[in-house]
Amino acid sequence: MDMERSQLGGNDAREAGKRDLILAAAQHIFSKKGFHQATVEEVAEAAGVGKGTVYLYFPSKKEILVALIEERLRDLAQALDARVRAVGDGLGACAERLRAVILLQLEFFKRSRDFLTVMSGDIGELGQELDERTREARRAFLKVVESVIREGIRDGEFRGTDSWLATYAIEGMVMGAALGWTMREGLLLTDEHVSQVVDLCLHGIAGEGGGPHTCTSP
Amino acid sequence: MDMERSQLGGNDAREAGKRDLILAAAQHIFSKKGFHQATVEEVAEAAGVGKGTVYLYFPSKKEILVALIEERLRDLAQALDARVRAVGDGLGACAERLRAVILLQLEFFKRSRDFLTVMSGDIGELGQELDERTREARRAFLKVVESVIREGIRDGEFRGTDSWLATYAIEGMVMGAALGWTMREGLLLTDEHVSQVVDLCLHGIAGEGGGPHTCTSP
Amino acid sequence: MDMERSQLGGNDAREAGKRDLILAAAQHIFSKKGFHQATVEEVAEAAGVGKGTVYLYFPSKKEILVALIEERLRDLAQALDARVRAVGDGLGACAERLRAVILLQLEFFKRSRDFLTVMSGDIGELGQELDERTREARRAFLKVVESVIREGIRDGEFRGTDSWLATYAIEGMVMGAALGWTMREGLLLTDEHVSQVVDLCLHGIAGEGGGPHTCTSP
Amino acid sequence: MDMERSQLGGNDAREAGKRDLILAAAQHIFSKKGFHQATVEEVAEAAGVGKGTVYLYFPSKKEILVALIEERLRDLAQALDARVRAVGDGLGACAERLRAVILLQLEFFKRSRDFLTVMSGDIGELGQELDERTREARRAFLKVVESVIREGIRDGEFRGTDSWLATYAIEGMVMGAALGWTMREGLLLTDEHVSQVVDLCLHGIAGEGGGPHTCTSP
DNA sequence: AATGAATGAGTATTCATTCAT
DNA sequence: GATGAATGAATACTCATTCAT
Repeated sequence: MDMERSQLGGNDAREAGKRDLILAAAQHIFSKKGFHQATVEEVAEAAGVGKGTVYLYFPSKKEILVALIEERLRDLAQALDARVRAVGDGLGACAERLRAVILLQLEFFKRSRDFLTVMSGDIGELGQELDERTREARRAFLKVVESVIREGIRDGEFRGTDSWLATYAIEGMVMGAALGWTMREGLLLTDEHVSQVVDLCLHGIAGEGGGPHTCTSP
Repeated sequence: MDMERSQLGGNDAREAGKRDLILAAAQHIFSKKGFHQATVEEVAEAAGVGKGTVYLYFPSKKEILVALIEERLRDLAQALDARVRAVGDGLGACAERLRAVILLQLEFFKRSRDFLTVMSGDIGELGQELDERTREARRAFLKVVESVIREGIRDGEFRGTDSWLATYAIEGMVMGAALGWTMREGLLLTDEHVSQVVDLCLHGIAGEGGGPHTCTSP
Repeated sequence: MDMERSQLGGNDAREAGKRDLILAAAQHIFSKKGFHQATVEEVAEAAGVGKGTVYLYFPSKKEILVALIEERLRDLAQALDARVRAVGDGLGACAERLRAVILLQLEFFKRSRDFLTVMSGDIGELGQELDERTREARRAFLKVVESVIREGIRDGEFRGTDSWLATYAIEGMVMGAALGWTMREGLLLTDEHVSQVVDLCLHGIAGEGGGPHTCTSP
Repeated sequence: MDMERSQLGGNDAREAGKRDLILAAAQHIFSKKGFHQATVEEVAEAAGVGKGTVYLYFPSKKEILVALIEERLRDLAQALDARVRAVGDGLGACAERLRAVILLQLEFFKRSRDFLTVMSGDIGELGQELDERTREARRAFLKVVESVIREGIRDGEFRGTDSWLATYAIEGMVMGAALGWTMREGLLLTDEHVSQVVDLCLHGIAGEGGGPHTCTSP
């Protein structure tokens, strides 16, 4: 028993990140069938491990989802943070940073459509307590975006809105665009579409001089 | 609203729309505990009816959710459509219509925060086929928004983007703002916040003369 | 309400034996779907009455089955008894009586295949107490057959076996032939087959002079 | 029989045929309470396993019954076939074979009264499709009996009747005798009774020279 | 009497979790 | 560590029965 795998040699996918294998499998399965429809056995099978092994790495099915969200969002937040810091401090830096934030997210969701699906669909199914933990993870992630916006407002580059409200709105826009487009086209946005989202975010839908309320300068 | 039945003046909740009672109860329970955590018995109890009665009106638990989403979205779409049509055809009509669309939705979600929660959380838990039906309902709803945007683009009032992409983005923005704010503050947006969302939508986050790409007029 | 029926005039199927209508409907439905698969509502519908009406005539679903079996078997026993008595007392009278018993039963089951099915399939599904009552009905019915056999033995016409054992065996033979043939052919026995069953019953399968134990008379 | 597992000498009931344990428990419970009154939990408890374990071996409660009938009838048919083949080919061989068939069946039902009860009562409660599968099993079983009768007819040992009709009749007689006697006495037939059934089957109820239609030889 | 809307007891089935190997 | 056979808690759904009309 255990022949099939051990013949592959020692340090294959076994020691090196069985936990990650399980997370990746869970992300895939959860996105396809939804958290509750997915069974631990399916996840285990997709990860190439036994059902019991899952419980060596995660105390419960819910914790798989929580860990999945926490880790992915943490990674994304770090990547975002790094990208934001890479932008200089000159004129228009804030817009540039926001552009980077949007771009990176769309790229991330493009690569990881499954995670987008999990995020948008399965969080609500966690109980109150566990949801609290993902909420915290999401808050940490949003903090990166919010700080970009807050600084933009402070520097006068961005409109003087409530920074958290703007953060929610912009994040919603990004997720909505990614999700809607995914649902519709089956594949994620092209560069052209990414640019349009960035533009929408920065300048709104109203044409440059068009809207009755915009740029009514002499 | 609720004309058909309430005019009967039924002695209690019996004659007057048991089906609606169940839907309302389901909306509440689903939003509190999530679709899967909620039991049919809880829903029945919250509706003040017996468990079996639920099955007189809905063939399955899933169908309650589907009906809930379909009906609420249909109502919202109709209200949106009416409001949009109420706006005249003059200059800036499209922006005005979009403003109405956003405003009405935020008001709707303000009144019906539970439905917002259900929408954002539970849909993913439906199986493929049933999800298809809510997808159709959502598409029908989005069509109203999209037509406003498409006409705005045609009339030159709105930027020449992909109208569906813009629709997804703007809807995401509205939902994101409503959801984020709800999560954060426990209560929905003030009029001031609503205005900010409308502005964000129409003109973006970049300040009027601020962004490097905006209003570079003399 | 109640228009559809009352327009037919007063003494249609309503007063005259709604109870019998229900029994007949139950017999049909029970035979098609089995006692447990059949719902009271189906029976009511097939009887052309409301569900509640069934409970005006029978205290429970089980009692419908019990009544069905009791009444049908009582009728059959009476018919059997009458036919048996109609046979004279001369030589071979007992064989003649047995022939009549078998013949009548096969004719009865031919007319009422549904009842045969109910008898053979649904009795086992009654609980202990109710089954007791049908057992009594069946015993009363078998008593008629047994008395024919007992008298035949007493008169020397029949072999000196245990009369009840013979009764069970012969009844089993009759039911087996009827049931087997029904299952196989979809229709009940022809006159030729009836004769064969009677012969089998009276003289066995062994040929007249054939079997090693039979008619070894000089 | 039962070689595959019993050679393992498992410490307890675990290794050695949990599936068989469940089948045996089901046979007992089904016969006592009827298929529908019996709960899966009762069966599991009687088998000494957990409720979920039952579903590791059978996909549904109905399949337990189907498997039970199929396997028992298959075993019985095989035993019958072996016994029949053990009879030589001389004069009266067919009668001898039929005697063996009847004898073996009565012995089988004597040992396994529960199965007799299940057979006679619960089959009708299966739905159409599943019943079809037991019907096939029963047909296979009856085929053994029918071939004995058909050969007897061909060899002139048996009366020239329809062989299937005779099969149904004789099987009905055997089952009727077994069932009737069981119901009445609580225990199955004595050797004396078995002989009587065999005689009844071979030579009928009419006395050797007695019946008006029999052996009217000079 | 006749009805059928309302009810809730009863159960087959699933699946997260455990633990002996 | 790794496994998967065994488990039983949890629940959607059915349907016999009741009762207000």
